[in-house]
Amino acid sequence: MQGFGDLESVVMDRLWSWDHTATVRQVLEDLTTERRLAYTTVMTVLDNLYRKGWLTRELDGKAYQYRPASSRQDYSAELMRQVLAGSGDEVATLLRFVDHMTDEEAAAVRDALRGRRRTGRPES
Amino acid sequence: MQGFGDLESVVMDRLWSWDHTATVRQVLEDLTTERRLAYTTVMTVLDNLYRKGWLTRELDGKAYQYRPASSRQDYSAELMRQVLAGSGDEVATLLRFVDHMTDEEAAAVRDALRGRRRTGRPES
DNA sequence: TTCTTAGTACTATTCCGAATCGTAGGACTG
DNA sequence: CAGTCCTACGATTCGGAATAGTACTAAGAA
Repeated sequence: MQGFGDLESVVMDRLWSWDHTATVRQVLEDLTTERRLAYTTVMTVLDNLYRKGWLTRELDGKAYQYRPASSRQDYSAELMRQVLAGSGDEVATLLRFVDHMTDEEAAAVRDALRGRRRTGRPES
Repeated sequence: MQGFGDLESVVMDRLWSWDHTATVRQVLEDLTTERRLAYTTVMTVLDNLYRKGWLTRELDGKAYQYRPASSRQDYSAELMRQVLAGSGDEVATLLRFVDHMTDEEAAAVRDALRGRRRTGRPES
């Protein structure tokens, strides 16, 4: 998993910040306010992200409408899981993670744990 | 933060898995069992990691002794924090994160929360 | 003291993925 | 038909990592 390039990150940011799908041209227009880019550059990035599975798309008239395959929060949560899984010692890592949280975050986790349903997921 | 290269990851794995410092030669010797690498290749990688702050080193006789600047668990926890901070909505992300944990992980978090001291960290 | 050895510093090359964009071609519109 | 807007495909550039060679230094052996 993980690891967008620089432009890829910017593009994903835009798409995540919108709650609607977007065409190459729309993304281009939005980015153009800050940097000058060719239409085909944006198209290539979108296509790369699509082929890597980060975006879905559907033909709408002549142009594709792109949308993130998952929400930014789902993506982040999954990425956190991957990091945790690769940490060598999940319990120790969680301990440190929790210990450095803000009080607000700790409260959110408490709530989430309360609302969590028994999943029957394996014990490790 | 984030983002080791392939060889860099392998090297960090080795160093983290040992509880002692290591010289270029020791790392090389260990890696040589799987792949053939030049001494200078390993040295360059270690030096890069050192200059990026992932390793510390101290001169011991003629050779440097390298050691990870932080434990793998600290590194992972910090990385998780970065991901969370960049998620756009920490509460929502934590919710999803917690909801996908194994029961064992959830228990670890509960324990960690119980042991957590009030920190007075900012509320966001 | 001179030679050898083990290590570092510096630098060059290769390689890969991302970034960038141009061109060709299809389809629709005035 | 000409112009416009899109996609598809491919070329080029660029940066970081991977790889490793060469030059230099210090220490110990002969």
